[in-house]
Amino acid sequence: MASSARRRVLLRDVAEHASVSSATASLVLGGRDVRVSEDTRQRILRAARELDYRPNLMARSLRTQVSSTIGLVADTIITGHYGGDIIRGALTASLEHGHRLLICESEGDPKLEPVLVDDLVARQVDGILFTTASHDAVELPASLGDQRVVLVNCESTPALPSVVPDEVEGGRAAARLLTDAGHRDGIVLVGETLARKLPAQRRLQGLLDVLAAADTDFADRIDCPWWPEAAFDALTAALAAGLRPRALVCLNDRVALGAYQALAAAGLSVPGDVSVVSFDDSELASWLRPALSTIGLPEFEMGRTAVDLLLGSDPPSGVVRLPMPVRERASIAPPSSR
Amino acid sequence: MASSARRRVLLRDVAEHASVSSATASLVLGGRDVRVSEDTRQRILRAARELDYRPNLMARSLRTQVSSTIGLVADTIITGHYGGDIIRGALTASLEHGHRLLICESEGDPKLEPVLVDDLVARQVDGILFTTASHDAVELPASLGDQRVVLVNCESTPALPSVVPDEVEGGRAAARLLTDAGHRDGIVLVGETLARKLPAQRRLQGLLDVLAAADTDFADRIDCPWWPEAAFDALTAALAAGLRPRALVCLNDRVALGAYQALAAAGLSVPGDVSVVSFDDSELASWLRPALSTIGLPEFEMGRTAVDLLLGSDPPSGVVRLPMPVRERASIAPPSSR
DNA sequence: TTGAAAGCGCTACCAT
DNA sequence: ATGGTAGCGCTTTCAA
Repeated sequence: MASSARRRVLLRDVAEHASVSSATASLVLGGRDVRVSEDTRQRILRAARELDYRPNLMARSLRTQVSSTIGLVADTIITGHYGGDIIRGALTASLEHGHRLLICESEGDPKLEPVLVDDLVARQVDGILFTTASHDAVELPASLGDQRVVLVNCESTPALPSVVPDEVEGGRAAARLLTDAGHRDGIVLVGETLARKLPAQRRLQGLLDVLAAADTDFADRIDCPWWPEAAFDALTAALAAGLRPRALVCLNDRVALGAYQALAAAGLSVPGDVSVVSFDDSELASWLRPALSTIGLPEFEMGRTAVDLLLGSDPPSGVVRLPMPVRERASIAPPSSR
Repeated sequence: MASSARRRVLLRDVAEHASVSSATASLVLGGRDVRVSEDTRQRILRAARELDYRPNLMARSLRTQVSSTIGLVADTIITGHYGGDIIRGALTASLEHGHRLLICESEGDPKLEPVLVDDLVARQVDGILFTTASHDAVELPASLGDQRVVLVNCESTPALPSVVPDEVEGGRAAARLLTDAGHRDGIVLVGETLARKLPAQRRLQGLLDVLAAADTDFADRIDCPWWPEAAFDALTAALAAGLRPRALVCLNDRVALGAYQALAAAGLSVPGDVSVVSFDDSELASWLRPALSTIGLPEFEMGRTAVDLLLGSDPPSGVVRLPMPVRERASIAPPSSR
């Protein structure tokens, strides 16, 4: 409606149009409309509507010292499926809080991190979310200073508030899926468990917990990077060397994909000959045949929770461990009676 | 170093510390340091460093009417792998331009779109990127008004500046992969080609171009949604009905996954019995065995190009079609001499 | 119940 | 070469 050449309409214009001061106009348009007569209130509202007034949020922020913006710095989380749902969760929660997300990627460049953080601070964000694609321990840029910050999918020492998956309990759940189906023998772990990899260590701990409680243990462990090809190669070699697993615990879905391929190549069926359980619940898990039973990453909830914490009234603290959802599908069966 | 309880240091403080006016301080700290003596310049720089001065970008923006922020509204692009690289491309380019990205997701809710756009405008973004997960024609919220905007992976009428994949040429490339390998007979298309789906129509057009030029055509077309399970079911049924394809053109990688599974179930090998070519170049493509030859989506470049256009000196116009990269892997072989 | 005026922290104009 | 000062568009005392 409004001619596009016209200059932006200001609060002052609305006030003038309604024959009030801009102070009063600000009051009612800001929703803090105590102490103003119903009549003037309506006049102002109507004027704003007629002129199609849009407040300049920068000006407001400068005055109020609140930007209703939160900064999110990720290492490389938006790539390759991982982490995308963290952002969606954060986006959803931000929207509910009336905030917007300023997103940066450091591309894993440690030089870039403080630069990005500085810039966000300069832009007056109300808080910062710091997140990584894979659950990890991180060094934080000193420039984070006394900003309000919560870590997502990573942890730091000294401990800053953070939200991560409850990997230990996830590990337990995975093992339970197998033991509940009756598995005790020939359970083999696929995927390396490096000491510095938090998810590996914790999933393993949970797995061993439950296995031990069922009076058993892994029959074998196959060490390989968490990728399909590496898992295929390693498992194929192990199979060729005579390994005859009854159940596989894959440390993520990519590994499970490689395992499926190796099993198929060796003429072994899932779950008839070998049961498979995994972690992550990526899209892949539901696409595989048979569909993969897997312990999911609560990414969406992590993003959402982090924002709630960041924007909550009491300053966040401690590490919040979110439950990993159990997705039972078709890759687990009782051990065959061979 | 600085005590965290101290109030933020202002330009005024730096100026005072260096015994100059804030006008002069602004000049040198803003990098527009003509007309100022080297001596004072150094004094100001040192003062800023000592006090750890960080300019308040909101204040600057309010004054200069430039926020160095660009808004990106997506439907649901950050989910499920698709579209993530568009954002990474946009992020990278924004960084180079000294801009930051304000990201929103409308979750496909048409009610939300104008709200988000309005909010971005209110936040004084320098421009808006409008993008969708799947290449499509879109209605734009009227509130986009006279904002500077470029569409990514979608198109509108009347045509706004937009950047999309060159699907027709991509279709040609896919067909060429097959004809170059010697295929003429038993080429079948897998995946539905709805009239309103831009990528389907255009890929098909390119495919038919090249096939016709090679004096052939699809031997059959299998209509199914672009998902693994649907493709598996449809192809399995076709195979059971006696179809004996020599080559498959799958309209995306998910369909190709379903096709691989159906082929394997029917005892057919790739590429020995059947060659397969696909579109998208998702991670999946390189994980499949044999690795899938596929025509990639230039997502990263789309994001990057869109930002360059948006921030370029001359106002963007027209639709830019970016080449789809050809990823030759191991799923295509000459037709077997059966 | 309302309005005048003083800022938020910065940049840009016009003096000197 | 430098400084005083007037805004950017809003909110928030404080006085009327």
